[in-house]
Amino acid sequence: MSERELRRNLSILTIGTVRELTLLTDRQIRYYEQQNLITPGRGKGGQRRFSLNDVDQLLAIRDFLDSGDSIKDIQEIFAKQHRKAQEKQDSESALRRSLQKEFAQIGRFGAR
Amino acid sequence: MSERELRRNLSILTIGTVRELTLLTDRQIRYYEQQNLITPGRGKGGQRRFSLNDVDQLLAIRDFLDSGDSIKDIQEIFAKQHRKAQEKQDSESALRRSLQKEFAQIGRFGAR
DNA sequence: AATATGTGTCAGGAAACCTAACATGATATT
DNA sequence: AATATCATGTTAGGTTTCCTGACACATATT
Repeated sequence: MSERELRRNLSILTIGTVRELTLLTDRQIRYYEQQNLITPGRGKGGQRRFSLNDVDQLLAIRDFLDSGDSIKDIQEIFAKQHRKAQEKQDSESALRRSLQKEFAQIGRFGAR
Repeated sequence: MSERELRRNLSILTIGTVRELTLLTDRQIRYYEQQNLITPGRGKGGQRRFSLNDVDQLLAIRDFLDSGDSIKDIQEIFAKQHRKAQEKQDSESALRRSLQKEFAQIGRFGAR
């Protein structure tokens, strides 16, 4: 994962600011967590800590609900997205591996 | 100001996460605010809200103090930085203005 | 009509944050 | 050496935010 993605995944926001950033109520935010649409971290005392990605996710949820999708629909949408991201990552690491082999060959015969 | 700079200036962090991100105590953070080294916003109930820029600033303060600078030194350093940033912005907007004039001339005589 | 869904609301309690004040070790000034 | 300043620790009392769990309710689905 890139530096940038790591930063976007840092759990740094409390539910209060997330509420302000998303215009959702905390009831809604907690409910969506309960439905496994987001999985915020927890601070020492047990308080939720959200990442910027969580905020994006919540905004997406809001849009999906507004346009008539149900929570279950959104769960499937997210599951599909996750599978695609996984496939992409898999194919990229496969590519990396095959490139490594290729370079290893070059190294063996052609180097210096 | 760019979109990116705006985002970096959003007041979204509570003192708790800032404490974790900077490894400072809240006593220190509040003291530096009192010394006008940072000026976090305030939430509805009066609680401090920090931006990512504030965090950067606090990390810088920590480094300066570690290397022997006093708070007053840091105040002057920041004041100098601020002056420079201001000058830069001034000269840039002056440049923009003069370019605009130039294009206006071209427009007057050379266009279509 | 009965059930499921998504959200509102309330209660009681815990955690986080606030300000103000006093304490203290280290360094600077007199 | 005595005193003052600086940066931070600590404590106290009060306010705000967040927590979970429960019940209520309007709307959609069966």
